[in-house]
Amino acid sequence: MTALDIGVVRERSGLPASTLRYYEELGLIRSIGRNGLRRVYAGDVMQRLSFIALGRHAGFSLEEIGAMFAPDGRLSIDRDQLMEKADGLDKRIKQLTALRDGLRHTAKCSAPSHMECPKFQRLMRMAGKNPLRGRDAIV
Amino acid sequence: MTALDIGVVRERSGLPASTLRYYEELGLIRSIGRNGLRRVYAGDVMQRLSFIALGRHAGFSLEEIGAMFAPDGRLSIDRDQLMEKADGLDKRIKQLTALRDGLRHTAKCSAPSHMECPKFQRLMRMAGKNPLRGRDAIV
DNA sequence: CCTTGACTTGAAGTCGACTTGAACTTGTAA
DNA sequence: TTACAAGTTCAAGTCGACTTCAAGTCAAGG
Repeated sequence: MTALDIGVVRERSGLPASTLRYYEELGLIRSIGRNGLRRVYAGDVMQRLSFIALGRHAGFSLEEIGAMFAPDGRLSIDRDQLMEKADGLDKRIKQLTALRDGLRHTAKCSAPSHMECPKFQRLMRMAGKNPLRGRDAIV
Repeated sequence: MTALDIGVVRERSGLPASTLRYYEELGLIRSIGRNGLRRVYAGDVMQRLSFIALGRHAGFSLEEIGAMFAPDGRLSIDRDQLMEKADGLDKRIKQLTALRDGLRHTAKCSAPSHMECPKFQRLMRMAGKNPLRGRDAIV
């Protein structure tokens, strides 16, 4: 668990320094000192960044992710929260699967225009019933 | 295909008038006249709105969706584009499935802390390898 | 005839996750 | 020892999809 210069973290994680600073500002990672001006991060930073990436993939906001770290730096995710998220993903997976199959069908469908394909119409009707609002989580 | 007052469209679609005006401004729907001040939309507007909702669910931006309407108002989606999107969805579905299973396992896992669960670690490693950038399409 | 509520306009604001800009500092290589 | 790449700060900007605001208009009901 040796300390890591920000340059090293940038390189290993692929994230720009600006993002690392931003995450630090939000309290998602913490720097343990400086090397001259440069931030030096604690050795667990790579693990934390992976965790953040994972959280983002699962559809959590940075704020939510931040709340999963206990003050001592360990994880404190409640298992119910995970199950809830998993159930949410499950729903979304089903939606996406229907969508994927619908699109595939539509692409091959012999109807002269997509609008005339009954399956496509069904898809549209489904979508119309729950419009996505704003930048709404797509997951 | 009778004309529809914006109030009726708002009601049937569940979208606020502001959204309808916004969509019109972007050229996604067109009003065919006025009733006093009020916009009156062409009869196909509900279908168009459904299509827009479908496109959004599939992860297209409003701009991309706009490009799918030919100038005459008919759809002109190229079937390859649909297949491409379907393939994209497929990938995303696989990711989400792995994620869902991982979360479910983690929730039930007997490891004292999530970080100690090997499956969880594997998930993190996967996520770490392709961080989500910005407001990146989650789909 | 008058009120009212749902529309109208154009401009500005919001939200999340960053990025960019301007001005400055520093460890390291030449 | 001097140049330089890569950091630093703080404030402001960006992007997409809308929403909100202030001020005005109008069709329909009482």
